[in-house]
Amino acid sequence: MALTAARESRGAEGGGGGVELSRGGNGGNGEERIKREHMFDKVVTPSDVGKLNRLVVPKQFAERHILPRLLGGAAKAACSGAVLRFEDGRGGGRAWAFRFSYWGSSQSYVMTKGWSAFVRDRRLAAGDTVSFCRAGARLFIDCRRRGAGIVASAPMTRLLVPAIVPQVVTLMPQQSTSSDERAARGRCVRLFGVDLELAGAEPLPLDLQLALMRR
Amino acid sequence: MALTAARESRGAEGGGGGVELSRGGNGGNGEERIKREHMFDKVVTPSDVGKLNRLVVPKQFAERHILPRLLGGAAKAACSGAVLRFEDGRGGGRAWAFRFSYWGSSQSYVMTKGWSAFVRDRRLAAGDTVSFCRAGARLFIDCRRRGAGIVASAPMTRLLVPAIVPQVVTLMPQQSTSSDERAARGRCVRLFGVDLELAGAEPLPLDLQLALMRR
DNA sequence: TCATTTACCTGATTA
DNA sequence: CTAATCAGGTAAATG
Repeated sequence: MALTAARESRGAEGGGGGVELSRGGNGGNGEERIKREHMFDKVVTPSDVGKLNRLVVPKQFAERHILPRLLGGAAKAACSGAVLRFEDGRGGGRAWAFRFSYWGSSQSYVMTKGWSAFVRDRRLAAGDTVSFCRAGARLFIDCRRRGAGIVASAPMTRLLVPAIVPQVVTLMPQQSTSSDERAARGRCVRLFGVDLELAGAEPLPLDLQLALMRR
Repeated sequence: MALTAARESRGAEGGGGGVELSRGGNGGNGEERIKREHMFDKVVTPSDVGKLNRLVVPKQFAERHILPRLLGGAAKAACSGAVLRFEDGRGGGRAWAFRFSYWGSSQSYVMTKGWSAFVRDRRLAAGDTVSFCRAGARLFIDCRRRGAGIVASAPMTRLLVPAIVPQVVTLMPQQSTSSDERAARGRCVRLFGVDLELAGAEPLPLDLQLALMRR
């Protein structure tokens, strides 16, 4: 429980639709509370977290949630080069700025500059989900690990220790967690950003481990 | 002497600080003599001679030698787009125009438009040195093949001593050949702007050559 | 359409 | 360690 409480500031991770801000102690008036509305999620691809330094934003999401916020819904061209600022959904005051562009050659919307910093900082891996939401004029970004998993004899040279705990903590009973939650959770550990079930536990084949490790 | 005279037009190549133009026989009046001052050299990288069609001008060189000539040393931004005209250092009246720009995103100065023509014409290859000098208001460009060798343990990857030797080359016997191929000529080679006497002249070991080539 | 030019961006390396 | 630099890229604009 203590743990759960301590994790609260991250509680909004994965931002479900409508988590309230300022979820401090005061259950008081709802007036100055601003709802954090979910905009969209994307399960990131290997390219999204690879060396291309860009996140392809599904067109539907971009046109529905981002374009309207830019220049009053101006043309695609006008939106190229916009810089969007997203606060870290875990709180803490950190924020991320991403350049949002439209690549005409591929008719796709992308987050470019700034994206790779987020990927690194959050240890985002293919299969994880990145989640965007909004509270009034403020934008938020968060991510959650892909739930899945297998085992791990964890020979991880690059073990990203911090990543492990949050997930385990997530398994803790907690209130108000977002609904779009991760898959089955049971005993699991995380390896390279991938959650692994420990159930019947067989060692992960080395080649798979390596494949998972490659950024 | 005739040879020396023949070299005159190129004599200033690599321009030491203050090689005189029109250094005929007359020790006469120094009035119309204009010194050709060396500005800077750069050992070109594969990118500089590749398909990127641009020469990255080391910031130090740009700010010291080029910016002051533009707009009275105006701001970086103001210098973007300037076109600089460089006469061919070998003489012959040919000249090259390069667009000189500042790329704010990478904080680097570049020669763009016109540069690739020079690369092609002079068959510039990675490891060669391009040399810029000036005589009054006139700018000159020249290049020299990546030379082979040294004996010295040359720890100085950034040694800029063009002032020393250019004269040496000037002294070398040669007819007015097209010149740019004077790799090791006589017992003197030039390495990165520094001419080195090759007394017992042996080829530089390849690994040392490579090590030296890396900027 | 395709080749060239411009203007971006970033990671590795260095000071 | 941090910050600056620049070699090597990319996408977009241009013609």
